[in-house]
Amino acid sequence: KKEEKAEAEEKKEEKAESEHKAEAEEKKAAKEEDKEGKEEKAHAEQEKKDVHQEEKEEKKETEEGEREPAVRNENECADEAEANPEEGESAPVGSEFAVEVYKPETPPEELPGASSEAPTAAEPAETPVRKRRRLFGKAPCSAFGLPQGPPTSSSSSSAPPPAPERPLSAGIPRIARSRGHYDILGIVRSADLTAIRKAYRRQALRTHPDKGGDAKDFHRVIGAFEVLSDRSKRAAYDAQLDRQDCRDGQQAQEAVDEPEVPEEQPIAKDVLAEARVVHLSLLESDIATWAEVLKKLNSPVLEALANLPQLFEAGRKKRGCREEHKEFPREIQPPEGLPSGWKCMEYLYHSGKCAGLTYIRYHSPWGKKWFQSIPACIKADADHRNLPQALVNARLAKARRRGALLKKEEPEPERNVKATPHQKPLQRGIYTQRSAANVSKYWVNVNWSYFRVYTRRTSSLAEAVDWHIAISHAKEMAQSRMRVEQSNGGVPSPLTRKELIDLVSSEPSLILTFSSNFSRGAIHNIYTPSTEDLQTAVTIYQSFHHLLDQQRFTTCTIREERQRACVMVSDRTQELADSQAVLREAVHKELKHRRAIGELPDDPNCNSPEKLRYPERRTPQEFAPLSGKESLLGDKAGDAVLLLPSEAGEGDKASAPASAASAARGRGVFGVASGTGASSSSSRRAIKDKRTTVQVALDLQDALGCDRKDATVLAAAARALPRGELKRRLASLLEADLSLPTPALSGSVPAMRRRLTAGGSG
DNA sequence: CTTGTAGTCCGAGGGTAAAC
DNA sequence: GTTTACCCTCGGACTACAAG
Repeated sequence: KKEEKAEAEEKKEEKAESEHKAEAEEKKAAKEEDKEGKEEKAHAEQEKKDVHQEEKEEKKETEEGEREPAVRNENECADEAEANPEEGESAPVGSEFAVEVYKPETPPEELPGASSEAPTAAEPAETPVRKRRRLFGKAPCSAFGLPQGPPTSSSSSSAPPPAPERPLSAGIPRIARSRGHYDILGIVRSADLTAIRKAYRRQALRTHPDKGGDAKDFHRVIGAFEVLSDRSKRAAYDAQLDRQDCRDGQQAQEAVDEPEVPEEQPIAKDVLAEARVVHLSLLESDIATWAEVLKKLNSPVLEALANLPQLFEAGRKKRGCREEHKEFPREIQPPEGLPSGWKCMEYLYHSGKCAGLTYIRYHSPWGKKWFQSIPACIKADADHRNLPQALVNARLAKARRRGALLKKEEPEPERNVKATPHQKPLQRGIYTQRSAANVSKYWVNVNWSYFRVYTRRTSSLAEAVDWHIAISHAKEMAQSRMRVEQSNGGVPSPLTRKELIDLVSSEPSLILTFSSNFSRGAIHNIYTPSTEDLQTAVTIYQSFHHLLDQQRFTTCTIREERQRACVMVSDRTQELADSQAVLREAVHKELKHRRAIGELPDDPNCNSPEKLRYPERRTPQEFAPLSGKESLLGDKAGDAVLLLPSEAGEGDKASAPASAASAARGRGVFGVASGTGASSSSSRRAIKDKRTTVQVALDLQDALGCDRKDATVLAAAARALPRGELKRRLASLLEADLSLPTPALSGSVPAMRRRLTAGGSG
């Protein structure tokens, strides 16, 4: 709406401009502002009204829920059940949540039967602690969301869905509240797992709020999938349906009528899957065997393996703008708000520490001068054309809306404001985070047996749904295995390597982070550091289990255990980073060899990452050709402290391994720093200092070709010098005979001189 | 005891505009 | 033409706590 409004404004502005009638413009602008103000006011009022309405409804619902046993008698309930067994949108507000229930843990024996009486009448009064959940739609009612009352022909799937209470923007009909899981997914009772997954994918994409659906419907779809995709839960649910002679799942519906949501299968998904599996396997195996394994790989897989770093880097910000292969200065698309006729030029820094980066200048049509900011351009443009102040103000306001000025004057109200249930719907399985620019990012979080698995963020909902399907499957597999293993004693692994490989094979774009969250006795929220390495996560999980099972744990012992875990994560991250670098070298070597013997075309991007990923995930410029300096594991492996010399690339410079940094950060009850009494900020500083020193050392090492230890010493000494002094000494080194502190360094002086005089990285 | 999830904190990256 | 300070967004890792 805002965009439309902005466009409309722009059109009006242009019109006004072409007329060159200052007075008329002034009036119009004033009118526009007035109108805009009115619209905003009306909009705000509408929102307020909506919120009030929802609050009212929920309050009413809650009150009714609380006083139900007292107020409603059995006849009323029976009447209601008979009159409106479907309980769709037209159902009374008070009954709205009474049927949207998901309670798979309840054993079937305890479920209420297929009585025509609404079970709410027998429910105990809701306690205050239960109120919150109830607002979200969990009510103490029959399990599995079965329809209340006897199934009638009207409750069958053949009946058209009830008319929505409020028309949805996308015109998507809402799912009837009381339909069973099969009907919600639109599948028949005999549907196999593949059909269930397909249906879940379709319905999830259809009902997600971001696709114009309703949050509650989406929630129901997730609930239905969770039950039907789990064999034991599904069996219990089917038994329940049989006992109640329910028609849920007797007819497939809607799916036939609706166009299938196109599968967003990446072209080379299988190739990527194989590459991920090989990657996982190689890292676990002996380095000496890598060359042999790589030789046996198909070329596409090998190339995918070489491109994996970009998958790991996905979503992570990189210092971009390096456009070495393009011509500068060049004209680029002018940003919104720049007056018409102005040019937006991009220039390249040729020297200095920003060399290679670009900057923007705006050029006026009369070609006198460039400007750096859009407001400056607007003002200059207005001066030049003698435009009325009102128009200038309108344009400035528009510029402010898109730029930082907005934040200075009108701080974003949405940030750091507690989201109430009214503002934010309950999330489940797939989580959404909307940025200030209204861009949604999705991620998946699944827990079982204290174990927690979560994904990176993705901008593709379809991808998130696929991830959710895959992780849910892995969860089910793991849980069944754990049940068997538990009976044998010991602490079973929450996820095995094989299960992880299966998971990654099915969804190769998955990058998972593992952590655990325990609670024992009076001590709650014992959390472990998170890691991307499964083996580390499992080891930590088991060590915590072991400690907690001893029953002799104290806050202190838990803290110590966590500290050990943090160190373990940090060490393992380093170890992996080293292995990754070696692997990357080996892969590149093999690729080079194949290109040399003509097995592969010379184009290094013939299997570009775009083909390996969801189309909308990333912009093409994010896929820069793989340079020799990129880290394979993203920032978790990218800490300069942890890098091999060849990894001291641009992208790695500032990124500490998140887990190690977090481990060092260690806030909270069981955090490392708070536990040991060490200041987390000082430890952070220490890490940062060390990193900077080592980074400088690596740069020096790269420039001089000297030993790392010497370079580190030199870097630390150099950093201690004032800037002016450093410059002076460097100049004198260049001019005079160089006498450097160690033989290793002095041996490399010619190289250093060459590089420095050539304006290189030295 | 187990799971779900809202909220906080932090650092990296990037845009903007003033200063050099 | 280049550097720098400042500010904001975003992703990620917790952290706390409520519900089941």
